[in-house]
Amino acid sequence: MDIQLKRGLLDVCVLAAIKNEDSYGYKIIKDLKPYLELSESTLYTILKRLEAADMLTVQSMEHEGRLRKYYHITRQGSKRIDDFKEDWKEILSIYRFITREETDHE
Amino acid sequence: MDIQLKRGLLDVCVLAAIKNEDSYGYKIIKDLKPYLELSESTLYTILKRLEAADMLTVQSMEHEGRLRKYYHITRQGSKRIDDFKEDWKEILSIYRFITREETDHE
DNA sequence: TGATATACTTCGCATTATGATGTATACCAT
DNA sequence: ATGGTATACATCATAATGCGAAGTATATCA
Repeated sequence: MDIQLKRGLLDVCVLAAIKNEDSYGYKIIKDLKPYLELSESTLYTILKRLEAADMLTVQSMEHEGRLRKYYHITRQGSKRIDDFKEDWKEILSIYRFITREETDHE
Repeated sequence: MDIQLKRGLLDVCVLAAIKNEDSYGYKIIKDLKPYLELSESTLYTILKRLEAADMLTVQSMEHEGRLRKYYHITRQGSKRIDDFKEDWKEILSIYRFITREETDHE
């Protein structure tokens, strides 16, 4: 998939991967894999950004000797998903424009 | 609309605005306005980029004392649109993931 | 004379995805 | 014991890109 296209989906995908159940980095990558691939450096950057934007809160836990940082979605994080759903209407309109077959100028 | 989301659509929108009929910068901005807003600095940057990538060819013309640069889409430009249509399938799958209502873990 | 529309250009800044690299533990096969 | 793989997170440098700001220039109309 085109990188630029991915950009607009990444943040919302990560939020969506967390919205139903708190999750942590490594698991998010695996959960998203069937839909879109993202590297660890990309994800951890996104998690930091979303946390700084108050869309996620973090809680560090120890699990079998290893650190796990569980992320929880906030109201603002949920709003971000809702905003995307609003944007989706515009995207559909743009998609129709891109795929239209122009025959009306004859 | 979210800027990052826009990024993935801009190039293809510009190509789509040209595909049926050669066009020039100022007109492209107006034609795209109902679907998505883009500034002049953004568009001219895109046109340069698409030209460098051999997706467009240019022909300068004079029209009522002013310069106009008409852009024509190439085969590679058309292919870029086709690639987007392929990506669209993935986008739909991602959209479904984002908007899914999880009730299966009960 | 000045505002508005047309038309293209260049510069600098901020945002962001990603590869490379690093740290650390657990588990399993050789 | 040694090495490979999975788990888990962090940081840095780089490249791509949208866009505001500012500039150049002509045509039209009040």
